[in-house]
Amino acid sequence: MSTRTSWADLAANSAAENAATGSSSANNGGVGATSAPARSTYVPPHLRNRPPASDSPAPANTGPVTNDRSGYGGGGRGGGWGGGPRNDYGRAGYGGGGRGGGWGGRSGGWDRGREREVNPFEDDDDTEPAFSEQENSGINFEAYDDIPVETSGENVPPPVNTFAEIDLGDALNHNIRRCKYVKPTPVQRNAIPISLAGRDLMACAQTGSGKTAAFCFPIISGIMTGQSVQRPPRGARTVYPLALILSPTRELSMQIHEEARKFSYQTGVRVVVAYGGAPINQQLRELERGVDILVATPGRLVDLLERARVSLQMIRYLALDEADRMLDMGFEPQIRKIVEQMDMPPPGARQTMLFSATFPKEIQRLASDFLSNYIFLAVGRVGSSTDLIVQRVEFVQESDKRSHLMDLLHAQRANGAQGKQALTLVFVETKKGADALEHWLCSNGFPATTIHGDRSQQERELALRSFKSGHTPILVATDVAARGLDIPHVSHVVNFDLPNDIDDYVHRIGRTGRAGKSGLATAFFNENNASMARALSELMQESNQEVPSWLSRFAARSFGGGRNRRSGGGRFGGRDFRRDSSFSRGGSDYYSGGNSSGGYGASSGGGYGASSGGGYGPGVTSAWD
DNA sequence: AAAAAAT
Repeated sequence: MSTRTSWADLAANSAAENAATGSSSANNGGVGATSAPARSTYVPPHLRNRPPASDSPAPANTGPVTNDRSGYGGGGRGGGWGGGPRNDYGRAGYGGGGRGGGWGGRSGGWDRGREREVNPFEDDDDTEPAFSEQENSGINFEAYDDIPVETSGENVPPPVNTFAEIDLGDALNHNIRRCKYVKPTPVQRNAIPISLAGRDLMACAQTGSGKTAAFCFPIISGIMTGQSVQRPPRGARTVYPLALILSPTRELSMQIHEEARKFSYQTGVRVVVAYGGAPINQQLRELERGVDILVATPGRLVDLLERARVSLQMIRYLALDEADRMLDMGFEPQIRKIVEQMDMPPPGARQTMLFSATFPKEIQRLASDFLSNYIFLAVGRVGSSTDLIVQRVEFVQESDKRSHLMDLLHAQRANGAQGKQALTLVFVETKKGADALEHWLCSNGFPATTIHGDRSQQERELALRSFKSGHTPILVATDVAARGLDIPHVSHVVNFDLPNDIDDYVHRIGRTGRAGKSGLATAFFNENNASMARALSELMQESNQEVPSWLSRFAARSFGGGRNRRSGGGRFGGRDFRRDSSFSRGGSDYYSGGNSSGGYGASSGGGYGASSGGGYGPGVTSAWD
């Protein structure tokens, strides 16, 4: 074991030790069925730091522990997290000095604990050995300076410009540094203060905007600082997560889980993921070991709820990611069941964050039903249709697509791999088509793999790993991979088959040009895609791309199409519909409009606040143009 | 029309 790991072990073991000796007074429901002391027992964070009843709070804080290295918070100093700085919560702190108990010198139990918290940051090195650490951070912060942001709602907390301005606590701050996040992204700047203030949030933002951190940080921090809750023992095997994160696809759930684990490393907050296609027993075991934050796809969660293995009774935080996608996929009944018909606390009694790339009627309804006096936040499209991605459209007949793709791949190969693997993501329309193209590519000397819904979960995960590692630098995918997946180093997205929805196109090309690197998106267009011509050429114009004249002619000929022209126009996924007539009757300043802050404006001449009240009707140019 | 998601 490396010394690095030993820190984790130390923390985990002492936590387990604490559990065995310290928390007998509170039989929290999340604990496994047996109370045999030999079994490592999960202790929720709020109990974990309580000194053992019979022991003094472990003055043995003498080890080589220093706050800056451990990331484990305030140690025995008694300061740290206490209720002080976070008075907006008015909650009991995180036990301040109690943490010392965790480090206590009762070494007797150290070899007993099995709850070793695997260092999630070491995973990175294993799975992506080919790439330097620098590039693992995933987000380029400089690229976000000029991204427009709009907020509305009552008393919008002002955005922050640095993580330091937000008191997320030592442990979380340390993890932020480990992730090499130096500066919050626009969605983080705005969403984190909103959530920390306890407000519900409706956010229009794309993945790649730093959304995951935006909802994870407040959740983790909130769980750590929250008052202790006693999870009722409803059934020995029922667990009571405090936060629920729903996402549409299994891979996205896995990804959120991985990120959340990084953010919560050594905070004592436990994150568990549950999704279909994988053996449920292993997930059940993970759940039994305790769960604070549950990341899940709807189907598997409903299953778990029906088996009464999970109760939502203690949910304090609910986050729905890619909500529009979930509705597209027909998840609305399941989502409503989960949120409205099980035992989840109602809006207002929980804090809810709804993320969606677009804000159509169905999502607005969801927002009205799930959220309570929410704040609306719209962030301009990120990492897609910006100048970072060069979009090309080529006229290619169906029958020529394969050879054309071959030409592209050859050219790409000839241009030199620039030392690194150039990953190419090829989107096709159908699962069959994906298999066929993969096979064809492989037999023509291009190592490819494929990901789609007809493949087993194991195959999907293998394909993704193989692609990410550069082992098979070409991935043929259906729309399962279009949204949300953060695959670093994709330098080229090929829309072998164009989607029928411009939003899908935006999502697809957003798989490249990430982390501020330039990306190339090539689309094969022919008569079959005529309905997309208009939306496509508009989108390309919006993002300063050269629109081929033949495409403009197609656009001029076709009506509407590429359905889903942005409800709010411009570069946002939508606008706060409450500003529309019936809602804003109470006076224009009811929803205080604009983004209430001066703070954010500094970077952009006129100031971001300029939009105040106006909103973005269709055809209205944004204040930042 | 296709894709995804529980078994």
